[in-house]
Amino acid sequence: MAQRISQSELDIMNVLWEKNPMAASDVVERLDNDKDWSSRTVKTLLSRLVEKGALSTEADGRRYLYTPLIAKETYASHAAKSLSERLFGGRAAPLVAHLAHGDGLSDTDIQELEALLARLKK
Amino acid sequence: MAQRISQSELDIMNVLWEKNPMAASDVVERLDNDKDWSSRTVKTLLSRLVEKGALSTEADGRRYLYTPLIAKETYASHAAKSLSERLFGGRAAPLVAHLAHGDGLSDTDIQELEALLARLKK
DNA sequence: CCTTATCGATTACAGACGTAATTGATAGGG
DNA sequence: CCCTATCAATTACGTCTGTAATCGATAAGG
Repeated sequence: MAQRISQSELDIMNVLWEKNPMAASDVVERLDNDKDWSSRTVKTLLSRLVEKGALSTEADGRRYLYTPLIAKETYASHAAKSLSERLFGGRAAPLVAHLAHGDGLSDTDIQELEALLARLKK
Repeated sequence: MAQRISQSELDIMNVLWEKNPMAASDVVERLDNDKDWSSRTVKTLLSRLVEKGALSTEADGRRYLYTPLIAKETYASHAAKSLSERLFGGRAAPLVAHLAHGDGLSDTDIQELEALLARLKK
């Protein structure tokens, strides 16, 4: 389960994680600024995500409303862990170090991280 | 440049990041425990990486020696940043939080991170 | 009612990817 | 010198991905 979600598919998931359920046309509209995709393309991506079990559909008249079946948190955990495993044998620190390299970390991030670490130490 | 490196290709890169230059047969041998790939497959992946400009070759008799052209650090930074961008608008803290979730962070990691943060704050 | 805009379903198609086999050259062992 | 093991190069082929177009049903507007 929790199949592989491709790059473009992830863009769709991000829209639906922000707000759901949504109809295909709403997703198209939401992406219109960022992506230069035809509505057909968005429909295709939605269908593939349904096939993969990443989205559920609910009929609403003659259209569908889409809702994520995978939480963003679940996906993020999985992706972050998989990346750190593939690159650093699962250790997280080097990954964060690389985020830091090149403005990856804002002051806010640093503060959030300190808070996070404080919590983890308890 | 710094083309997209696929999952399987990344396994090859990891071997060469550990030690280089190496001949194809050495890479095959190094992977033999972990991966159930035929030597043909490894050769193909090496060729594709050369095509993509991720590896350089150097003739050694009738075989080639392969060396990474992209540093692991560069790749890791890029990958980590891209992930955090795609998921959290570039903020790093949520990513680390997700690594923490589910034993992603060892005590050692936490200490390393604290040291890192201390350095960043200066 | 008939036309049109729209929906989901089906089909398309090139390039990337995973996983290899075949081919032609050649070095090294007998 | 010739056979065999090995190398790089070339070719293969099914699946996934990005990016759509076409088709058939239908709701909504006139």
